[in-house]
Amino acid sequence: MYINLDLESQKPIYTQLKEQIISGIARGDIVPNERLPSVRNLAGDIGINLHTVRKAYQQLQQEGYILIHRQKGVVVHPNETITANETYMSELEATLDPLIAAAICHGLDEEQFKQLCQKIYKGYERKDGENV
Amino acid sequence: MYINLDLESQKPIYTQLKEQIISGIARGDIVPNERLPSVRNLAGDIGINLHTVRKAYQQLQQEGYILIHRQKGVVVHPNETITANETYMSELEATLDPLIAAAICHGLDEEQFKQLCQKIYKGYERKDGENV
Amino acid sequence: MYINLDLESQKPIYTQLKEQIISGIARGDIVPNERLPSVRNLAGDIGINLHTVRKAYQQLQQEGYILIHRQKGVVVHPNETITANETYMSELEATLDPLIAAAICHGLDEEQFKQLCQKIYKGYERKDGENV
Amino acid sequence: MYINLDLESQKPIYTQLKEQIISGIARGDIVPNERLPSVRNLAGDIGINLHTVRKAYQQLQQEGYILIHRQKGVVVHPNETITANETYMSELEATLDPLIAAAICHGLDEEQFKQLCQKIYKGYERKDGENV
DNA sequence: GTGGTCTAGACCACG
DNA sequence: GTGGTCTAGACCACG
Repeated sequence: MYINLDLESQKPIYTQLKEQIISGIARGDIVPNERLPSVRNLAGDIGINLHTVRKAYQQLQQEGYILIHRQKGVVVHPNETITANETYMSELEATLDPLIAAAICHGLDEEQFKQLCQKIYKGYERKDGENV
Repeated sequence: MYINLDLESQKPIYTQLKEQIISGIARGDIVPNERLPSVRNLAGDIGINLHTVRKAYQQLQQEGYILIHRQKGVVVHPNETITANETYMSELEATLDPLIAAAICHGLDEEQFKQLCQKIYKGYERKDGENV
Repeated sequence: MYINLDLESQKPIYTQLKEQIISGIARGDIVPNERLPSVRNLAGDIGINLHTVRKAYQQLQQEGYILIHRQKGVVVHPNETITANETYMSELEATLDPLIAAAICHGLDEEQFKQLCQKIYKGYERKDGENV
Repeated sequence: MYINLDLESQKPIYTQLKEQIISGIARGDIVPNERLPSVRNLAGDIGINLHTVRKAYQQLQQEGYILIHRQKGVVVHPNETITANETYMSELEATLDPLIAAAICHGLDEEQFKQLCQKIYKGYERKDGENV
């Protein structure tokens, strides 16, 4: 699991960090109950501020991706998947909507958009033969 | 064309404004060459500062959605669609990728995700029978 | 002599108009003592405001390109060339300087820059065999 | 690196600021990865509003001269030169064209114009013996 | 401390 | 009237 940050991106570092951890989970690179480095270690390894890592971890916990134990440290949530409740679904829809509006203005029809989604899903197929 | 802003959202106002105008174009509510209200009028109507409107307009112009005509004022770009060049496509992919990673962690498979896209695309179908 | 305006350009219309007339003179399309259309006619022909044409003409006169007679109307200045006095030369240098600084930052060396100048000069060669 | 603004010029302050920073980069006074002052500091030092500095910085960023690093702040772009793509070249040509047309009307031939360019290029030669 | 967003209000160039 | 520039000052997110 390599973390790759763009310190010149508009996207905040803690967001990049969150996204890469979520990617790692989606891809199966890191699995339920697997331990993640401590805030201090991760910050040291990738050369960023403690606050930044802490913020990423806290949000990941709130969103159900990880657990933070006082003793066991930081681990990937034991559940295979997070429940996609209504809140999540409507947030996803609200995020996707403006993307699709822009895509339409760029002449992308539904099929083309779905093909792009398919391409991205393919990139997340489990290499370890493990299916969700 | 109604503009609906959430002043308490962490999403910047100018971004919300941009997204709603792009939605309007995608939906066909506002059409190529149609004139948009002046910065002052729009700012007055929706009760925000004119500089916020200016920022939205300027970014829309840079991204090719509108143009500022010396005689007609602010108008929707005359081209039916903006060319989806490589830059746009890779940006879209980069934006979609973390959304899909999160969706996978929430147990949404490719079909379910595509259905959501389909639903959103449906919402953008032209009511006026005009096809792109 | 065709006037070609871009009403969506950032460049003011009167500036575009001035530049095209100067181009016409440089290229020999319009010659010393030749009459130009009246403010009213030109504005009508190209569909722009009277003020705009008037401003362009007035500046062209101040800079020595044309003469505006009450009776004879607007004519290209009878002198074959305008004297390149020190004021003009230092203004030209001041205009060229930031262009060259940017060119250097883009990796264009002196030779490449001069070649571009040469290309543009070629475009202004007199087709009528008339040399200055 | 001294900034020298003419507050009475019709050239916008942010443009003057941009040009002087680009000059500084071209001349080698400020080098790749070097840090520029923060918007607040620079605004304070040269006695203008911080928003004016921000505008200059933002445009410099969009044009590839600088980048805004989340840890280091505002820095000169690490690449020695910006790629001179087709867009840049045709913009440069479009800017140079009317200058050359006017020069022709002032009796400046190609050689004289090139000599002026040469003089300006000489002014940008690296004093530090560093070659690009 | 740093840049980003937003407001408020002035003045100017353009058409 | 329209957009563009500039100032002034507040507040916030990020690190």
